[in-house]
Amino acid sequence: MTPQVTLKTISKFTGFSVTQVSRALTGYSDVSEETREKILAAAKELGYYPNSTARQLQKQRTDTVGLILPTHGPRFSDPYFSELIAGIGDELTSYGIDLLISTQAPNPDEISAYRRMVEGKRVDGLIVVRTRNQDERIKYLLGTSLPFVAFGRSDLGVDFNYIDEDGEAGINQLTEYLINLGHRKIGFISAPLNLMFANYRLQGYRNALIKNNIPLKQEYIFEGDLTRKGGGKGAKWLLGLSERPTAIIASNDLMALSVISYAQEIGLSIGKDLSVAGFDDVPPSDIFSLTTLRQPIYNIGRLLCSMLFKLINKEDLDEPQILLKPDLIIRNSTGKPLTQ
Amino acid sequence: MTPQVTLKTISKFTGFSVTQVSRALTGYSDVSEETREKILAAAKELGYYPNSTARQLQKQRTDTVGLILPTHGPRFSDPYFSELIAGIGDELTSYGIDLLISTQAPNPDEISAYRRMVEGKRVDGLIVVRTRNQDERIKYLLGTSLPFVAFGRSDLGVDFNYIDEDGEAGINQLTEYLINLGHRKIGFISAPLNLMFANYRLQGYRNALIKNNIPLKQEYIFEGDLTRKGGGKGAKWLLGLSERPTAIIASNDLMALSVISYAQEIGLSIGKDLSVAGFDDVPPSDIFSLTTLRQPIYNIGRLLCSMLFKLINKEDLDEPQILLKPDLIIRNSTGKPLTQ
DNA sequence: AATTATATCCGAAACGTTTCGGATACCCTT
DNA sequence: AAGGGTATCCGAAACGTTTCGGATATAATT
Repeated sequence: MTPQVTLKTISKFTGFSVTQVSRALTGYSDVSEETREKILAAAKELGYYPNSTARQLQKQRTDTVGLILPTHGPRFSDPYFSELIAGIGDELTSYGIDLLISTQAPNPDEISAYRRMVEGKRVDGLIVVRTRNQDERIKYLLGTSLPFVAFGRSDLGVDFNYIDEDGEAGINQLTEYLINLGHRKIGFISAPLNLMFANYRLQGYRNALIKNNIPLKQEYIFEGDLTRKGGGKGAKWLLGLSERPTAIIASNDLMALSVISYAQEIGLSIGKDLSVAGFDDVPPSDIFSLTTLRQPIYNIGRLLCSMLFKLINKEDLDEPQILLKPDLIIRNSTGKPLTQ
Repeated sequence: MTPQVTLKTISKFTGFSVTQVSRALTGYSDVSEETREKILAAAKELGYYPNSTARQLQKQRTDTVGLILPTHGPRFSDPYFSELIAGIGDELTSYGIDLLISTQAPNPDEISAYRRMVEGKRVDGLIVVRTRNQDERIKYLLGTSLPFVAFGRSDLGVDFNYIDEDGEAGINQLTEYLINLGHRKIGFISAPLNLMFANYRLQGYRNALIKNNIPLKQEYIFEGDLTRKGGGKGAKWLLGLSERPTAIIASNDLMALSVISYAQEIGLSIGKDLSVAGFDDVPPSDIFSLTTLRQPIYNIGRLLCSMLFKLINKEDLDEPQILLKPDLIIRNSTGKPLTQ
């Protein structure tokens, strides 16, 4: 390690006190133009860089925001997170704030990962993603005074700051669209129901059926796991029923793509024999011509950060809770059912 | 903010000195069983959590590793990075180390993002991804004493620690496979040639052709940008040539998928009229039955961290440079060319 | 009984920064 | 010439932790 150049180094070099050096470098008032220049020159010559740890300790502020990614083993390749991180990162960069990421499976240890960040004072704020029913993380954070924002709502009966997409309205619209095409037998592959968004989406499906007087069939609802494999299982189940659905809605694109894959395997023509729709509009979905609901994940990332930044600076939010309506993108994977 | 519980708080509470409290909590020898228990109990009761900033300052170690993602605006949804981050995160978590992420477009400001992390002493080590020709970041890091590992080689004529996939061997094998199927007119959609891996992959393509006495045609090589759009442009170019290729290799799956999409649009049957292959084997590629080269990105992430962790602890690496051979996954997007 | 070893403790300095509360010197009033 | 204002500076404390070098008391040794 090259010995670190500190304020003291510059102080000795220029003859001014550490105080004066600090002030000159941070642009404080109490320093004459002449000495400021001398000090700036010395700093440049010596290659001074402020030690951020020391600064953090003194200012009691880390200029860092935390994000704990809920991963489940090796396969966590939801393109979703790439885009979210890009959005978050870009926005934070514009504020000069860094992002501290930790991965953690949603198990009993999870909260201690949060505690480490929060109570160890590693971050000024936190972003919570993929909210769950009775979300422990949010309960915990509400008990601390650390600013946080969530991507997703929860059912705690307490107010907190979040952004969410209106999955219920989205799926509702999608389901109605399918019904209007003439579908009556519509299967639904859900996300794990402990995730909040899974419930909203399922609710949107239910409401649309009820409103159109189509009886709900429990066997038409399959709880998947958002992965490719889960989608495959759901497809197998639904397409193996004696009263096979003419349309399948999946809670995310990844699963929808699996449905397409499996359906093709067993010789069904997509958009004719079977309509398939998803949720997310991840990059490859357009190639499949998948009908889906688009949510602007990159922008949600940015928005989350701008909210959090305000909270950290104790500013008021004009919109403490934001609900975004996803866009229905109609492509060729859905069509009228064959007359039977 | 609830007032922070510090060592001093516990010190006052128990009557022992701050020194003793610190030692008791970090499991030092110089403290009797009795007082250790008292102190531990007090710490628990008061809800003590060590302030990591203060600890970092004292220990001159941050237990943090940095990663600067080269993003280019909103569309950066390479699933590639999700998986890499998951691998990195999971491995680091097992060491109790955090990941500090910053996004930064590859522009002249890029180096200052690195300087901030390095010279501000924010991290103990750094991971460099997507290495480039004459990579400025690596040049810079070599001049500092900070441990780092790279995902990818560079052409600096200097040794540094990296992991890379052997793109040359991979593409070589793929090209030979196409040649053996009978293809003679093979187009290549490259990645931007300032990226190191783009050159290796291109070289693999060239070598295979030369070895098999197939003349290189400059017009068969198109420099894409790894995005969906770039792939589409490449497809348009190659399939618009008077001597249209019978096979197209793309430098990544995203572009390959675009080729498939465009080819289908103009009525070509994939795997028959046109063979298409990619690189990466990202999640949706199997659905397209895309022939591709698979690299274990998640594991590369883990491996990078285990190397870096050793470097940080000043251990020797048994393998300072690792070259992984990608697996050729043959699917239905490639086949014999039609007899002409 | 004097000496040495051991166990347990603590004060103070250090990490590098910011900032509060003065101090000094100078100039301008009156 | 005495007073007050202003510009410029600095010492010292603080942020919360770790750790070096001793201090004290007790036990073991001769």
